[in-house]
Amino acid sequence: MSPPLEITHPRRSLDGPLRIRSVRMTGQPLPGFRDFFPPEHAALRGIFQAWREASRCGGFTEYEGPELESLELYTEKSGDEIVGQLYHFTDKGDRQVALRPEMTPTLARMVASQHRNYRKPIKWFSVPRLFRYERPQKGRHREHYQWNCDIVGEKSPMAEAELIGVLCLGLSLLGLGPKDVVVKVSDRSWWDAFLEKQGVGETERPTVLRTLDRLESATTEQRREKLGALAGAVEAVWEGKSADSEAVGQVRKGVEALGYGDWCETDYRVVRGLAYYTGVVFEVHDRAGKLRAVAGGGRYDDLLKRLGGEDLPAVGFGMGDAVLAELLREKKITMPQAAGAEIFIVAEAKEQEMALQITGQLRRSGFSVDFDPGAGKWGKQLEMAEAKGARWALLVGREVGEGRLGLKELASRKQSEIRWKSGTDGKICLEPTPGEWAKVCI
RNA sequence: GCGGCCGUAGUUCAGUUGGUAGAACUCCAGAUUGUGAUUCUGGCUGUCGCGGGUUCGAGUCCCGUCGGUCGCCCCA
Repeated sequence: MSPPLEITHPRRSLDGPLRIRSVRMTGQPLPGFRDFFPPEHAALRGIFQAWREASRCGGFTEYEGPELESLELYTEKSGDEIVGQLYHFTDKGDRQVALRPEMTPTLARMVASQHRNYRKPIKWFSVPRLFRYERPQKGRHREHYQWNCDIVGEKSPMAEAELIGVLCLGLSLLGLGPKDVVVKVSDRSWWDAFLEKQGVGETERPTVLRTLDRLESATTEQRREKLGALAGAVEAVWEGKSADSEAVGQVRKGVEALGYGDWCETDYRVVRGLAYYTGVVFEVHDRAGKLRAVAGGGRYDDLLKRLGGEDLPAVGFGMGDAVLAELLREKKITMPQAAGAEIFIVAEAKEQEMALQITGQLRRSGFSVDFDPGAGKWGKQLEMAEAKGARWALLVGREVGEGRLGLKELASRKQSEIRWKSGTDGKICLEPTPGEWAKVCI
């Protein structure tokens, strides 16, 4: 084995000297990044499929933006909570750039520049890969995929209901139900008004809300300490005694009519950490409450105006693949397996040319076909056919000259004979056709 | 940024009071050259994460570092 290759990368720091970090080629990906081998990738594809199918059923259309954005798209106008964890650097053109940590600013930028070309409400979704430079943990890496659905240009609480409905549909397509997860609905504007009544100044309110977000799991004593005089009133809200957001009521009514009433709860402890939310907010949690939030979203009516100058109301949610996969594993929900070719051609070395002709023909007809390019022994080829997960083995042996081929269903080990002949146009015609093989091999 | 645990073959791991390494599976090649789930035989790979220290001697003890993992911070 050759010694590990060592490469040094210059690392420029804004305030310090040039730092060098050596990278050892160990076969491992960079910290917090994931390799997706075929089994994991198949599972990921299963998740994507559910996301896209739910989006399609909900009337959302797909868009995509750049992975790399200008740093100021994130530093200036969206919540500054994100900034400390940005994956950012200076590019070769001396631009300050960042790998996108979330999709909303990109969406806002795109919508703001082109929204006149689209009739409102705009219902778009995307499955971007997002990045954050932070310490990897359970269900959280430096990179993840996130399903984003947004509705722009609609003030009605039915927009929130729509999104929660699509969210629930997506989860149900993955095999999750109201016994597994709960959608907690809250209202940030209600909190804002509440805090105003309690005498909290306008500038302090965002800070207090962020504190509330953090104190969700704190003890009563810790809450009293942090909140002081507010503690009593806040506790009353959390226990559901003194909160009555009209918007939450309307949203829940809509969600109920869409058929997901039992997925939803009103929970005023949810306020969301990001600063740009302005109205109804919601989070999806596992019922056991053991994992991080599976999804989260809410209304951000001011963000487009701040980012792009267009005053459009908007509401959206994001759902990451990491926590979701964790939950699916916990619920023992099996994901699709990696699939190889469905037909494997087993051929005698002398008949390889014929085998290739059949292979090409079948592939052009839409079948997935594999074979052993090394033309190994008959038995080895059959072994390979099974190892690769093919359903059928098509046997091209010495009888091929007489127009005969063997057909074997690998799992059942049943074998029968099929015929081939050259068509008038030189094409090879199989009889029966592959579509009918299931009938032949019984 | 802080703390707990961990780091041995491709993978999962074992390695006894410190005496320079093993198993299973996988992979590759075979077992009268045309029929594969089992079986048998053989083969491959590790600077025991990296660096330093203690010691006659370190996979084993100590320190550092990198990485993994879990938690805190924070949060999608």
